[in-house]
Amino acid sequence: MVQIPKQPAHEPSAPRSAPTSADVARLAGVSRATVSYVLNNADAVRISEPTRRRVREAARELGYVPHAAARSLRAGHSRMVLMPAPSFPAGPLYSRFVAELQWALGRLEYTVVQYGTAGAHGDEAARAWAELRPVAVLAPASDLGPRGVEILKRSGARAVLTLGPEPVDGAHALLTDQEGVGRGATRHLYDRGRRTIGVVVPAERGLDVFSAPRLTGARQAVAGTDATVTELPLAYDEGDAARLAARWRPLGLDAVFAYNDEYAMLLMRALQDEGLDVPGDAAVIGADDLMLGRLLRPRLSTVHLELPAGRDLAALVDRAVHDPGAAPERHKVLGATVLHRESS
Amino acid sequence: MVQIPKQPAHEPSAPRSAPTSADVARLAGVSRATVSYVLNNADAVRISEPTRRRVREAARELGYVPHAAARSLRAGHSRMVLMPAPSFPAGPLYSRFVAELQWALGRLEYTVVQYGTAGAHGDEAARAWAELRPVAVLAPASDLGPRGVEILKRSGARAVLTLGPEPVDGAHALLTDQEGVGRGATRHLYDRGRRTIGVVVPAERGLDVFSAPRLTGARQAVAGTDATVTELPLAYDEGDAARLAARWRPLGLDAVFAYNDEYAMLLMRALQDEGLDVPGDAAVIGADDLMLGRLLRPRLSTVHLELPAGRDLAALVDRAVHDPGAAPERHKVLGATVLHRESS
DNA sequence: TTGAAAGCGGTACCAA
DNA sequence: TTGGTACCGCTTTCAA
Repeated sequence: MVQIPKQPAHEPSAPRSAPTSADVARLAGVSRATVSYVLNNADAVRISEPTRRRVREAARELGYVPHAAARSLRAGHSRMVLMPAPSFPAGPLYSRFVAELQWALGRLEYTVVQYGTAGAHGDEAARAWAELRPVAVLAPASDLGPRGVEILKRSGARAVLTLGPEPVDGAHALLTDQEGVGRGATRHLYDRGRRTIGVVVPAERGLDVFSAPRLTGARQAVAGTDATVTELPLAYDEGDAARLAARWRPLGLDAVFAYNDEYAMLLMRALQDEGLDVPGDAAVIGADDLMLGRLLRPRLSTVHLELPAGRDLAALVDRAVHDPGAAPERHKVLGATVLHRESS
Repeated sequence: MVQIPKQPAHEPSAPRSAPTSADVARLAGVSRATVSYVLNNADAVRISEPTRRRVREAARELGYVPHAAARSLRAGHSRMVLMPAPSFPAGPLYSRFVAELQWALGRLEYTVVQYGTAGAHGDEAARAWAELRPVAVLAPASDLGPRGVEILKRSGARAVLTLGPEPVDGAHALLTDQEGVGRGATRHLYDRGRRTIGVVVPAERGLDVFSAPRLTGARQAVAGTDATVTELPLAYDEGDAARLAARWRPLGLDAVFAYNDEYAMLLMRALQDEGLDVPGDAAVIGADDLMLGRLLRPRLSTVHLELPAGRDLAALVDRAVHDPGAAPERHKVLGATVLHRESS
């Protein structure tokens, strides 16, 4: 047992600085090289069992933790997959998706890091991410232009994937067909005989990335028909919903695609409070298939969205990392299925 | 304009390796030191304007991005604040909290990183975090024991803060009084004349961190009275809710604190479908004050929760970082207010 | 079986 | 005003 100089009793936990592999080596009476071999279970070199024991013991004793930056600096690469942390309040769909992906990438020995990009935009954000030298980056297409992709690749990222409705030059694309969501919902309303269709567009910032293409999809669905689509801005609060409901009759609408289930619930309640019958006077459909929509009366029709399984996406990332030269792939990753319940 | 060797046309974006400050220096015809001075706007040294220009131009030309690991290795510290990424599907409350905190810490020049700890537990997780040498760590108290705190501090973390009902030795504590939530909700039911009170405990994994103390608080609220508290396991799906509702009369309960608003909505709907009157046959109260609870009929009573403002918490982190020796502070950070609406 | 030493990319001190 | 250089912590040949 080696003697460790005791810290003063009143300050047990503020050592001058973190122990390094040199400290471990000193304490174990070996060289830093040996320490590295032992702690990394290097199989290229044979280290005697007693030595291994001494090294491990010393490391434990000192509370040694390797320095990731030093390691990856030396290695020339890391296993870090970087994603920007969402700037919008993430729904259950997205947070489940991220959690699953994290787990799956973890199984592949990657470390997922969600980077809190406080407002940095465009190439500036890409540069900030690139400073960490991640081996892969998965970001919303809206946060990353072709130049951003180039910056990341130049600084060593072996795979860049974007998530969004449009592909970005140079990056693998996970295509979330938001237009398809709007199209599906609106076609459903049309098929059920509705002809004057409102489309809710949230007033909240940050949601336009999703709401704009959904509106576009709605327009596509009625193009060339006798039906019309009317854009309905709506803030996520009861007052605004009530105001919109009060305007319902003058607007002359007979149906609404409410962006998602939350806005749909908000609006449906306001319409009902206004004395309107759902779906008689107004058919309502949301999106996201939240559990809560099933609990309303009438039950809320919705568009069920399916994000890819974490395992599959993790495998895709892994392949992309192993073959950085490959041509960018495009994958549709947003399965959209209309669920007709009672509100439409 | 300097000539750059062209990449082969079919491989435009896979340079052998990332440009370093040495590359920039070479291209600009200066030393690495000068590059560093210029790009960091070092005010201790005067660099001529033409030189600055040449350096900047070269950096732009090469798409140079500094290497964060190398920098922080040399500096001996980073500005990284690490938080574990939530393993449970985060609610709007928590994701708003994180987003706000990220923004506020960003203003203070910190970089927030959510680390995807795939399943690693206890000290193992702490060690993984410590490898990144974050300057501060903010983690759920449930993920971090006293030994974990010690590991982090030993490896250079200047501030460790935990979020949870109980403080952890050596770390600053942000005390989320979940017991108070259960106590408040249950006392409210008691005050409204209810005596046989059910408390929903989600069957889902990962939620017990919150649900256990809420149940405890409920028990505290009725201790020494003639009222009883009954634990009601409930999975988040309609079938299980229906089964529970069917057992309602035999259970002989007259009220329920349903863990949170989502479980409350689920259960309330099931109770109503069972022909029970809310609040007549069963008073229901949730927690979290989701917008959607206000839309139900009857309107859902709830416990409004208030997390601290991101700015305040960021300031606390900053203070803790600047004074690592200070005694651990304890702050109550979960304001809980009962909102009586119509369901109770 | 182990150790000495080079070097990853940047920074900052000291000279020139 | 600029350049040379030591060094941060770790890995990995190459020698011993």
